[in-house]
Amino acid sequence: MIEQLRGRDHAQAAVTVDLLIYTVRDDELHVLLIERGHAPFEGRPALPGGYVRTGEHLDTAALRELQEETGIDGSRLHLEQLRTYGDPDRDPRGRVITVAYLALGPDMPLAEAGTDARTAAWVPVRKILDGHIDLAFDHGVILREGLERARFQLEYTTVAAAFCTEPFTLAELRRVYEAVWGLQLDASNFRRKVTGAHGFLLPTGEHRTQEIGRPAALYRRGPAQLLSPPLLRSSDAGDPQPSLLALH
Amino acid sequence: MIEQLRGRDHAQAAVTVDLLIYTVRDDELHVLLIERGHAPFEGRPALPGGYVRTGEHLDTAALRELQEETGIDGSRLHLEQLRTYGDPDRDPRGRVITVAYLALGPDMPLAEAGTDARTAAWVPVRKILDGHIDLAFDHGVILREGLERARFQLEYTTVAAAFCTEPFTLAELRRVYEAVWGLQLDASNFRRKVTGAHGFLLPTGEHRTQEIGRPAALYRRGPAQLLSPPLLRSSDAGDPQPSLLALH
DNA sequence: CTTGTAAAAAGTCACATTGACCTTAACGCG
DNA sequence: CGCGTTAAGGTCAATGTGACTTTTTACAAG
Repeated sequence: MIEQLRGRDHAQAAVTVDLLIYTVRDDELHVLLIERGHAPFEGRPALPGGYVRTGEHLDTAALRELQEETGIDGSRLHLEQLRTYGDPDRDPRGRVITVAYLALGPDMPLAEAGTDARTAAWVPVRKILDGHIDLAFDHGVILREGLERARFQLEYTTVAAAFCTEPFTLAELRRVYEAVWGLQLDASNFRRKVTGAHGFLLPTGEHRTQEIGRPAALYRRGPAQLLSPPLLRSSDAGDPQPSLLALH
Repeated sequence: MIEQLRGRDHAQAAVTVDLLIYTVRDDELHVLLIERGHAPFEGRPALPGGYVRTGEHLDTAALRELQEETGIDGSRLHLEQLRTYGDPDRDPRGRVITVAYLALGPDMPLAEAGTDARTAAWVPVRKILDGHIDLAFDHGVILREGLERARFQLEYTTVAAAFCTEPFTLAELRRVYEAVWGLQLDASNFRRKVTGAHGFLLPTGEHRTQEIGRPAALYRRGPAQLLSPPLLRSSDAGDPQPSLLALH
């Protein structure tokens, strides 16, 4: 069988999955990074990930690595395939093709050091974009492309709610948009749009009282996956012409 | 090196690229299919594609297979990665991971039978969706997911112009939208939107006279890749809630 | 009990965009 | 020239949007 496959000049490659896990902490977008325990790039920060096993589905491998490397239960996350990176020189050990996954989830505590999980930590995305942190392999590229994707998804889909722990308030949801897009939104107009989008939010009828101020109504995720009408960033601040990779 | 990679239970997989090539012919969306020349699925229609070579970039492999299997020069096409399919059972020969590419291009004649190209033919997408044609492997799934993607892209990006041969008229561009979306558009409102979208179209100043009627102005593709504002399908006819895979 | 403060929620309004429809323009043809 | 045909431009009511203001509802201090 293998003989049949490698008759010509067919690349046999190791296949890995890498996980780009975004969350919002303290009103700022964070990404989960691990510190590599061995060569290549030993000691360098990197995205969690690992080899796909024989007979294992790609999605299954992503969920398994998520559990093994970070201790996070993937069932609470929004998980989707981002893109596959196959540059023949991307891994010094040989031909390694990686399928990158984008995961969006609420802020969650990480397993303490000393457990099975390696040293995993939430890192502000801004620090990486500023160039203060240099990721292993081509993970910096993956991070940027995933960020573009996430920003687009917030406009046209309901994934923003995946960043929130249910039940959540409109203010919490709005802070997700503000953190991912990196801009301020008008609370009143935001409310009008998201509550008007069919199937986005389900009111629970309950309220949550904070320290001060009027109690906020609580919501759960609705059945819709696409936002209609979309919640467009006004006049697309930031990059005037973001990369197409985000939409694909 | 290889030893290092397969120390544990690491899948070593063959890597292929598959090409989903869409075009608009006679106001109808078509896809390019080949007939498989050997097992498995011998004689069955399939997407063109083939093995990635040692040391070859994925994108390069896609362009090479395009040339080898269909005789088409990829420089005229819009080419982007769609998704990677890695079900361990998707190929009876063993573990084969395929990176699917979505290509959009103008209608072009195919190389005649007898040349290097295998029997490649444009097939109306409708025939496949209706179940009259059954594709090899999981290519039917790839085709559907790519169609969803293309439909979305037309709303938010300028790729529709990739279906047209420059220079083109607004009527030609509108028929692209109508063919891909499968609905009729108001010519007047369509004109207002696409000509108003910044950087979408560049007027050449020239006109083309058809058999009858007023001559139509000719355009070329503008520099923009994203449509702002987007050209939304009104009330999203068809699927009330299309798959998220299209956007990713 | 009243008042202040903070946040949520609701309202206002000028303006832009949209969909549906109508009118005018520019050809070739008989 | 008038007609058929297609392109291009215009009209208008309805809807959506951004910027802004006002009202509601909690807690706490006096």
